[in-house]
Amino acid sequence: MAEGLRERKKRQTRQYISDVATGLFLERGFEAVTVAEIAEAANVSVNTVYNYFPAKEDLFFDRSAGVADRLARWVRGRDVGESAARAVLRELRSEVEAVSPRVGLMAGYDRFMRVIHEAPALRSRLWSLQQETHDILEATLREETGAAADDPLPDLMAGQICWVHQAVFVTIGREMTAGRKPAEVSREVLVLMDDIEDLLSEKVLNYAVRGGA
Amino acid sequence: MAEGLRERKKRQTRQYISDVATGLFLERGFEAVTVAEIAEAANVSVNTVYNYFPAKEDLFFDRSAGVADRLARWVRGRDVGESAARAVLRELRSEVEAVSPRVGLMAGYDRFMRVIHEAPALRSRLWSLQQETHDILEATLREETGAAADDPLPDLMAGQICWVHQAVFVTIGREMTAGRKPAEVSREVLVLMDDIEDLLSEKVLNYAVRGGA
DNA sequence: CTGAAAATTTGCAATGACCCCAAAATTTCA
DNA sequence: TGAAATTTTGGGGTCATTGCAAATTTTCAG
Repeated sequence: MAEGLRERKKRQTRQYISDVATGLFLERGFEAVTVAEIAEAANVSVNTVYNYFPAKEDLFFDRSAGVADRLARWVRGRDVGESAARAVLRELRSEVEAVSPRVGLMAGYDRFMRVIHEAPALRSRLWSLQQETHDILEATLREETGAAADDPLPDLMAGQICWVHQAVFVTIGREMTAGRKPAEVSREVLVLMDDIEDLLSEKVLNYAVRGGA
Repeated sequence: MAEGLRERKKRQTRQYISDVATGLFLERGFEAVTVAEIAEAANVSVNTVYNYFPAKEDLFFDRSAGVADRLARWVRGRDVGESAARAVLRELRSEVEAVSPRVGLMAGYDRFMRVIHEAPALRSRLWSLQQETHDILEATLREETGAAADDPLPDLMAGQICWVHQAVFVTIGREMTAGRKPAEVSREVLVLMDDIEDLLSEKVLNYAVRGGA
């Protein structure tokens, strides 16, 4: 009994509510499903739903936890002699080349995107995630480079790197929504990434190079 | 009677409601003011408010109409031999140097920013505006360069240019909120803009150069 | 100037997200 | 096993937003 029954039950309940909700959303759209319906379908009271999730949108993005610090993790894990931007490009290419569901290259992702596209509340939540990604990345760059608190570069660099990430994701989302096959989109996005890298200046591509071991 | 009494009255009513609302928001914050209060303060029914404004946020951003196509206008108006990005940098520098209220360099802008900062609904509306700015700019770049519909460059270039714009605005917002004087912020942002230009690649800086007359 | 047509404003009633509180059910642990 | 801690629930609001039909105002032809 490394963990009480209570903890386990809570996790289960939370997961179940989120799953039920996501299912309903994918089926009928975000706005068409009320929280009351979700609660009923999950055999739980509305108040319990709000007990676990601060807002309706959180029911949809529950799975996406940990996405916000992905860029920062990639940067922290960059190779010796590799810059922040190049690490992100490398990891991103690797995911895209592998046709990874982590970057949306999977059957059914179009439905996911469509639900988001049709619900302003979800789109705005995505922007929040982008913002969070930026802030975490900026903080990471500050730590990694030891930049002064008033140095504007980490902010700017985080902006450029997030832009790369965003451009890739938006394209994947658009193409998948257009009904393309994951493998097709993968190939196309790899080409796009070359264009993107071409648009980055040397300053960006060489920022925060990890010193030799 | 180039215009009926009815039209004039409608415009006045709309303006009055928006003014009253903005005043209340600046005084007490966006969420603390209810639409019912606004309606009452404007001697109008709640339904009339919704008759003019689709949502509460629109009451706050009513003045900001026409901001979304500013970048596109600057690009369209670029000089012969000047690229899109350079035109935006030039216009932006000019506004900042002039300590123009159009870019938030004015006393009282901090209060405006604070209201936005504290209301998620307003922040999300700002992101919408950014998105709109991007889309308009992308369309403009497509027209101006005659790029093919499947050419990804206008999208990417619009992204880079919007990033410049956004970086400048975020900085102005942050510094003004921190209580700095407009003139001070102006000087600081001009320095920042040099950093920003330094981070742009030649490809970006030379995209969509206007051909000779 | 006048009365009906057109447009606007308003009142009323709902819906749905979300919050607060106190009672009821469940789990923990001495 | 029973009191303490924690969760769940029910009931009762607030507020944004919408739909609808009645009431009011404005326009305009005659």
